[in-house]
Amino acid sequence: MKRRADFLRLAAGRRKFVAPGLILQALDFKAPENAGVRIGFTVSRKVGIAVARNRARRRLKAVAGLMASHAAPGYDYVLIGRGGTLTRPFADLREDLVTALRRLGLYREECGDAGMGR
RNA sequence: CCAGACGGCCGGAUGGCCGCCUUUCGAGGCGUAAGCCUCGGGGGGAGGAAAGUCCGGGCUCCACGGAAACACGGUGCCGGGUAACGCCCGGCGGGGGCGACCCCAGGGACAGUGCCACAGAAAGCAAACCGCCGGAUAAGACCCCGGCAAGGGUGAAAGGGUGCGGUAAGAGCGCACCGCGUUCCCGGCGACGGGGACGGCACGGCAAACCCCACCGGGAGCAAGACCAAGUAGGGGCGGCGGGUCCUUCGAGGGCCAGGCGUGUUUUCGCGCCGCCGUCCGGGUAGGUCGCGCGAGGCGUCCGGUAACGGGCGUCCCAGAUGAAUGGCUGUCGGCCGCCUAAAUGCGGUCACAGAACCCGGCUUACAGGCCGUCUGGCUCA
Repeated sequence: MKRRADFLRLAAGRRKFVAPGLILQALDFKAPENAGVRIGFTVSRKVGIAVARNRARRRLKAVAGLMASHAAPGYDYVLIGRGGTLTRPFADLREDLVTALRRLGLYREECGDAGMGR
């Protein structure tokens, strides 16, 4: 997801979960015929200097790439980096994402070839 | 071997699994085409500071009669380098260090105006607080008259400094050296240096106070700027230009024709739309493409130059993202620190500063650890 307008729409949706390593926002983009998911990433300056922000975003992207097939299709997702994104062990970071999906009721067992956007 | 000075360089290495951006080739699919999509192979993919955004340029747009003047800002010893610079190199002057070497300032104070706090008697024209000396007096007297500026004290700075002579005490009063000023000669492209003669001190400091002089500078920046798409209300102001005719309140306000554009296969014909350009205001837009990387380019080598740097030849093509690729996880090795220890081994911890955003040349600032070279002082051995 690359448009600022999309990010603002998700932020207004108020459906989110805060985990130690990340924050997940989700929103049904109301297009059932398009059965993919779209993912966006946000890392603010609170996390640190540019090098730290880049690393946080890349870890989030890696985690999202592993878990995208478990996300309910037809939704937009935004992963927000926090301070813990840098220091949390990778396995824990992945569990954070699973937990966040479950708590938002959007976790699915492997649902095959769900298209994955960015 | 110890201590130190200067210059240059590196800034983890190597595998595994899974990915990203870009480019190129091949195959397949879609498409009239431009091209797009999928799969596979190959190439490339963060820094020495990419940082701060402090200077200098390229490039783009705007303004402009070549230009000059004024204002404002900047620079300021000399010579050289460079596209240019406030940068770099080599020198000059002052200071520090035994030394290698380091640090500092740099046009003008007889063009003018101004300032010099506190302290001190006195802060720019000379003057005399404590004093010193002589006279007078009975007196080596605190008063009076006269001479002096060496000593003391204040200060960032007190009208040359040191020494000798001289004197009642003193004083460039005289002399020597140093400083200063004028002048001449010599060396140097020059900043400047060396030497001689004369003068006898007259000419204090601050220009990061105003100022004067010389030189440089038009403004804004890649969200520059160009194009496409979408969309708003083909809105309004001003200026210039614009074929005929009619109406007219004499205003390009309106009608018709001509003309232009689009369209129906083409002509006839029909339908629809329309003054043109510039500029400003208002309103709308943050989607895409270009700009966008062959360059004051990298590497090697030779030549010229003390050097900065310049030239010749050969060779290479070497990031191009745009909610923004250049990575995620992990194995082995390595560096550093600590612990048991004499050491090895082992165990634990840790691995700097920091992420391109139009591009170059500099400056400044941050930085774990390490490498190389040249030189200085000291100790020891031969």
